[in-house]
Amino acid sequence: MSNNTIFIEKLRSSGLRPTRQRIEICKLLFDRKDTFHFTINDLNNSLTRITNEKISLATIYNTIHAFKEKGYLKEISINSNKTYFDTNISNHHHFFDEDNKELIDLNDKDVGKVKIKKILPGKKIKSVEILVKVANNN
Amino acid sequence: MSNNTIFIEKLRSSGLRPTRQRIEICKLLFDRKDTFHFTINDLNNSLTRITNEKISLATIYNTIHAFKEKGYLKEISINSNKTYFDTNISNHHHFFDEDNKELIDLNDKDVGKVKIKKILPGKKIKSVEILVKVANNN
DNA sequence: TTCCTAATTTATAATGATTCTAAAGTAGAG
DNA sequence: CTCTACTTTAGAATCATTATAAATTAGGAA
Repeated sequence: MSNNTIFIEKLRSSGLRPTRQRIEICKLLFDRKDTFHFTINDLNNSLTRITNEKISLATIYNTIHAFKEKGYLKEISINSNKTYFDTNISNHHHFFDEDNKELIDLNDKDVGKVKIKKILPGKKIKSVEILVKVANNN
Repeated sequence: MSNNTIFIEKLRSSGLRPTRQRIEICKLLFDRKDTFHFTINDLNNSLTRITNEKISLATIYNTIHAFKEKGYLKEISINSNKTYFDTNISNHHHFFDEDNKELIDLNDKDVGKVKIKKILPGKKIKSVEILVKVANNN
């Protein structure tokens, strides 16, 4: 379990105790080649499918919020009743497929450089997110 | 009330019966010089403040959804527990001020032209929305 | 190791926006 | 004026998320 060690370190270094639950969630989120998008519900389902021991929904919410706080996850701006998260924390944008409610990455070279020319006095830009909604042709 | 006549026509021509409630909402939303952003809660508050006769929350939801369906309103993509609407239906983008949870328009000339270079086979682009999150400097 | 304390997990309740329901009211064509 | 389909409405239901408060656990100190 050398991977666990990495996650334990990651958690410790962010001031989070490496609990069984958090390590389990780390493995599910970060121990893979490609990044992906998920909702809390998705994550809960995956967790119950993969691990034998149940992790409480409240813990999942707590952990995901902590990870977001620490910058290990990004929350995607979409108006849905559910919140979408992304394990890809690099600067990028999204397609949102309205037919199957799925997010698809749009990396920087897929989108021309965006230049915001307006400024709001006293306000600092925290993020620039582009959401391209798509649906079937018909 | 020549304005009412305009709204009655607008409603009729979209297959919506011009009820007292819908006209009241039309006046509040569209009888003004500048467009604006609102949540259902905002609208409900304004309505109770302005009109004497109470309009049910369910009616407000129904009406706003109908107006959105007809293209008289836009729903803004933001991940908040509340849904934000915009009476400005032209193509434009937004700042979202995280301090006071307020939307501010970014018109086309405030944002360099966005070019989406990636295509998804069989999918058509429905909208391109840019959300620039801002907050106080500190 | 054993204790101790603060951090964490957990089940469950609470919240809050939105949607549903089904009964009462209304617009408007004939 | 009547009739019917469309609307409104209050209140219940839903569903994601957050709060609560008791039980558990991590990990440093003794």
